[in-house]
Amino acid sequence: MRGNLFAVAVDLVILTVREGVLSTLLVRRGVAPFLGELALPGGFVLPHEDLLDSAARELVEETGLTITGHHLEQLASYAAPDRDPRGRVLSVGHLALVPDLPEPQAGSDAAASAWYPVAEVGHLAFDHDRILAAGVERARAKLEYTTLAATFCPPEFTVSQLRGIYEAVWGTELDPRNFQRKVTNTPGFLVPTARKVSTGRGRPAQLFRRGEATSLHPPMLRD
Amino acid sequence: MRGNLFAVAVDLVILTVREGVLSTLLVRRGVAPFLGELALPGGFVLPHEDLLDSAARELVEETGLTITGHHLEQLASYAAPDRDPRGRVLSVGHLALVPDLPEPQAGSDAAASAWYPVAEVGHLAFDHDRILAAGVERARAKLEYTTLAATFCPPEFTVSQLRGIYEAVWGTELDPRNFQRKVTNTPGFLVPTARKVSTGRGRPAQLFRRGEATSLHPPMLRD
DNA sequence: CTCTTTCATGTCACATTGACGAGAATCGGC
DNA sequence: GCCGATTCTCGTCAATGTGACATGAAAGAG
Repeated sequence: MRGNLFAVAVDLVILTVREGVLSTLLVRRGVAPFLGELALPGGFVLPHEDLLDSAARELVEETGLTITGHHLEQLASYAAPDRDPRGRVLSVGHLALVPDLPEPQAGSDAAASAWYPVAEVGHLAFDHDRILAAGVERARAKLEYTTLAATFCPPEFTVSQLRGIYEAVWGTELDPRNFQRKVTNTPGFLVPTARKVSTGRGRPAQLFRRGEATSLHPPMLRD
Repeated sequence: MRGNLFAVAVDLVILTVREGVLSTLLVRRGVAPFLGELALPGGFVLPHEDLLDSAARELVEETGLTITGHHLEQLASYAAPDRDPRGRVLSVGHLALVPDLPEPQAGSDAAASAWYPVAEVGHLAFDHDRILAAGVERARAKLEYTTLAATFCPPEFTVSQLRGIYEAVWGTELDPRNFQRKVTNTPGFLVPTARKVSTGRGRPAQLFRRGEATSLHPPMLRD
């Protein structure tokens, strides 16, 4: 067919919000190129795998999370001729949005993986900086016109928690009252849980679950 | 490195608006798989090429257009194990937006290429239907919040022509007066040409050039 | 019991939008 | 040369969404 063949890898930008800080899962490389540097979790696509399947498999291996209920989408592909010293490797970046995990993780596949605040991430192996930047920008954009912020939340959550997601991802502050009006007036975004309340320090908040709506019309603007 | 290698191709969704109809450039295949069927223009990535360079080269070969001033972006990658009977081929879809070309083309690379109204396109070779659908959807979305509609237009154009682009891409009708107010009130979208006017059948229209603005705030909604 | 904190609801000015009216400038036909 | 059709351009008005801000409701801390 053609002589110039590529190895194909999937790399994952896995985003979550931990204690109000947008964070991503990174692994410290234990093998040949860029040894010891931080990189996105990822791996080569197996012979009979499709891209999204491969990304889902990597996600499970790194976090133990299955895709059910979570969000995983393709970002973009990177194939600069010199991006990998071993030869021609095309990497398909993916974006995963997950809720704050109970524990980072223990004896999983890549034990060297941990969460890092996105704002503090410096240089990464390969061209993973660019992929991470693309993932963060995509997430920021998608919060504007979709209901995806809820995928960062546990199954039941308050409006404050949801607002915290927006503030962490966007790096801005939002007016609690206007935010509440916006999300509660958007049909299908939030379904109130059976009168349950939770508590922190002030008045208890109503708990919600995700609604069926996926898009936000009109969008939530961040200016 | 790994045994499972891929051939990597770029495929192009080239969109334009011809006589008020959103159209795409397709080629009739003259070789082995899917011989005789319609397909997106594209080809394999050369040994030292990056993806966007490869797509730009294909665009030149198919249309004679250089990228200067036009729009070319990556869409997504497709790598289902059985998408190509010859073996594992990963295709990186790209989207190009071009103005209505003076002539389809003549003795260029793929002489079998021609413009087809998007609405009338049936089944395509490989999984090119999906790529085309993704390209059209991306173009529709981008008209909402960017000034990219102008890339469909010649260097100088009227507000009516621009509105025709929106109507063709979205398949809707827009109020001429509200549309005019919207685009002329958006700073940096349109720069009025030195008082020139054009003509069709009614009152002559002001000619504009593209401004420097790339995003639309607030966006143009299509409902 | 009062203060503080956070949730929840409401008000008001302002900008944008959608629907529409009407004048300005051209052309084709009589 | 006049008339009507056509299209560009500007303007009006009500409805809607947003930003800024006040205020009440429901908890815990001292």
